[in-house]
Amino acid sequence: MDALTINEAAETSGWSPRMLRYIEELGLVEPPRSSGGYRLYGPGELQRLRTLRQLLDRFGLGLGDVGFARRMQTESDLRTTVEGWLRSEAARPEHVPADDWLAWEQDKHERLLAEATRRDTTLRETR
Amino acid sequence: MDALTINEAAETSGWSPRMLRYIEELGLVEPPRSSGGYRLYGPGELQRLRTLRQLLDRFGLGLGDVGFARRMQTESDLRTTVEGWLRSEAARPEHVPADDWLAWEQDKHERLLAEATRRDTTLRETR
DNA sequence: GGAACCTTACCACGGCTTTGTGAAGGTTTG
DNA sequence: CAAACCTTCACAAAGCCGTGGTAAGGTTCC
Repeated sequence: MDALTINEAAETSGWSPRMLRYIEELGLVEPPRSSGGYRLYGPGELQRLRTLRQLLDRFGLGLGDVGFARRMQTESDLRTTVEGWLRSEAARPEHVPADDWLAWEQDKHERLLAEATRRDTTLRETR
Repeated sequence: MDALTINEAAETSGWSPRMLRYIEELGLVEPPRSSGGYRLYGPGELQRLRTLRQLLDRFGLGLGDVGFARRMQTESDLRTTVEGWLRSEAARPEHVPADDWLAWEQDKHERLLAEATRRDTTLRETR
């Protein structure tokens, strides 16, 4: 039993118990549960909680921002569409009819997705 | 003069003048200015405004979300740190000492930044 | 020059997010 | 088995976000 229950985890991580539950609700840190339903925070979860706090402080983010970043990683159509929109900031295509643009981006996304799926395998970043 | 002033742009884009200023404040659509300081919305800006609305509606986002996505594209240290944190969600490195992880990510960032700076001669002074 | 437009800078409000607290009840463990 | 912990749920306060309005003043253009 080297796992901490929620109040212990709260003390060593700097978050309140309430916030630990909220963070779980956002899908940011989801500890496993005991057979009776208790949250069990292991070293990995505790570390993620501490670095999460540093991340937020250092860049002035909110939990919602990290949640959104997570959506961007998860929902590839979201990511490609948002990135497409941002890219149009610098070089915008005058020749694409206004109401077609989003549809066009989506088509592009589907092409990309089909391609990615076909070649499958991990798209993990190299580092 | 094929550029619209803010009220005209508001009418054809569906945003209120107030929101157009707000959107500019978030760095999402920044029209050029006339010599007297009037915002001038060209076809490109108008298109971006319309697609922005579609983007928000389709994925249920807020303007703040898109602003954050933009920061992620702009600030490479933000991006790498957030992505690093998210990556630790699935496979967390038990072997990395807790307090070293963020520092490690930051070091990585500084290496990247140094590289970028070295090859970009026109950056303003850092302080 | 004057009408009609634009600028920035505030204050304000309704709604959603964040966070706390308490109630009612189940789990762990000495 | 009892003390101390945990669970979920709900209510509530504080704060932020999106949005409107208005005031004081500058720009455009007929």
